[in-house]
Amino acid sequence: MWVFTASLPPPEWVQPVSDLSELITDPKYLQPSPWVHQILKLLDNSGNMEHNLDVYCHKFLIRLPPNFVAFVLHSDQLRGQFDVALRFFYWAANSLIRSFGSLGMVEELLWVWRRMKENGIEPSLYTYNFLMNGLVNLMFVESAEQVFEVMQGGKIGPDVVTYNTMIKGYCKLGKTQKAMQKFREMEVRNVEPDKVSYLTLMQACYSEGDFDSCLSLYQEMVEKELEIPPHAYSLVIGGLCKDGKSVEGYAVFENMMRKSCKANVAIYTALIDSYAKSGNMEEALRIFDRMKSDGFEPDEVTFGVIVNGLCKSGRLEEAMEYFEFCKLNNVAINAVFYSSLIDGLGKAGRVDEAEKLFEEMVEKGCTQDSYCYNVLIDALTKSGKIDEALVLFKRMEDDGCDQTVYTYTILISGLFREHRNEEALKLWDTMINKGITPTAASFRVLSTGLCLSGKVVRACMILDELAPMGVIPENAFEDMINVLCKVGRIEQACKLADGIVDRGREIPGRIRTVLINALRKAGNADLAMKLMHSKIGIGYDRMGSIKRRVKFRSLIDN
DNA sequence: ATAGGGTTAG
Repeated sequence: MWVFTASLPPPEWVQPVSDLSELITDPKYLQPSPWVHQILKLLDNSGNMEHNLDVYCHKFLIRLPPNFVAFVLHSDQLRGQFDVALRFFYWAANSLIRSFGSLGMVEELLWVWRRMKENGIEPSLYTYNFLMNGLVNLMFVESAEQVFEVMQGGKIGPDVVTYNTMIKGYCKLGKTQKAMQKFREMEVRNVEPDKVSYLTLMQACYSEGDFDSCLSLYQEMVEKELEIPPHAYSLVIGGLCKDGKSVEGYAVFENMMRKSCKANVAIYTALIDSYAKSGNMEEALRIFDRMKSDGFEPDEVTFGVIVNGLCKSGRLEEAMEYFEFCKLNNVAINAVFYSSLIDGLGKAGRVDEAEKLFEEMVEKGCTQDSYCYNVLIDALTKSGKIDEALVLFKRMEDDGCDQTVYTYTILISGLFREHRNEEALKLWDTMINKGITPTAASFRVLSTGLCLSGKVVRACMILDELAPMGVIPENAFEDMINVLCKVGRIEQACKLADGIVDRGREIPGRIRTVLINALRKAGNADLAMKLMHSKIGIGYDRMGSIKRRVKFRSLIDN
């Protein structure tokens, strides 16, 4: 008797619930329902109380809110009946641990766990699993790992749910590799993975952009004839679509329909977008129609995809029509519509209209985000209005809109085009000083500008500064050699090639190939031929035994 | 138990 009195739940668990009817009608505790009465009734029926509670709760999928448990323990019905209260607490402990786990209330969770231990309540498989789930939800994955090990060493071994919870934990930490290991360990331990195991892993792979693994997990599910939940299809189709494999995505979609699995708006939208991006706008529109005839209502994302697709394929008038349709039909208009349309107009040279749309956003109370600024700035720089673009750049800052690496890239490119090289360089420095990480694209723009103004060395120096920042632009040298060859600065291209090889930055053979291809592409077939049939770049000079490569420079040394 | 679809630079 004293045991229970001593470990009564802390009073703060009991929110001011003055009478039972309030508890019953509180939406937090389900709809006004007979289950609370029923449970209280079961408490009187002390003979088979636990069993009856189990059956009742299981049958109606009832999860006891902690407040309710506390309430019952403090209730008049149990006053003086400590044995019943204690038995009820034993029985409810699992439920409590589960609730506190998913609510992220670690103190309370451990309180219950300790009371169980103190009172000699043996944890069941469910208790362990709920505890694991609580710990994982609270991101205490290492603690969950320890519980897992205790289980493996004890008489209650981990089951599918335990494994799934552990896998979920690793996935939450981004340790997909470890999650995969745990998953494979299941087979060894003769625990059959279920659809939750697969789905958890697929979700993690999808989020990492590893669509291939996502797909092979799906295929494994098919082979094992597991039931495939709709979300698995979403992930597989979404992944294929993002990979540009619209046809494959569509095939999986048809598979899904054949199995009469219910599709959803997101899947249709992903397919429409994928077809639009692969340049097949007609097919995209066909799926759009099919979606509607299948009884799905396109939303602002679907319309956004359609508008963007039409803009990208130069069908601006149709895009504007859809845009107007959305405005008239209460489809939420957002900045994505505007950025697509402004970009479309800008690329078509209709800058005035683009500017008008940009201003319209203010009227409509739509925030001008960095995408919208960027596309308009791009449109302005490309139509010779770089100073207007710079004004917008300033306005962005005043508006508190993030200037991104895209913004800088667009402007740097524009300034170089106008031969305002110093300003371009200054902008690059500003970007670095603001802590914005450059990308391969941004360096490409910078190095092209510098190479064309004869500052190849400067470009190489800046490239060297990028490595410590963890930025390694792909094909940086290749791009620069290409640019130089294209404008006929063969001598500088060769000097650059020698510099790269001398400093051991690249394998001589690769640079040789790059230079040959660059010369060919630039229409200088003769020099390309000459380089190909010589030992320049890889061979040794006429002294033979002296290990010195023949300089690329000698190519033009006639 | 939960998430899954769209916009910008070279």
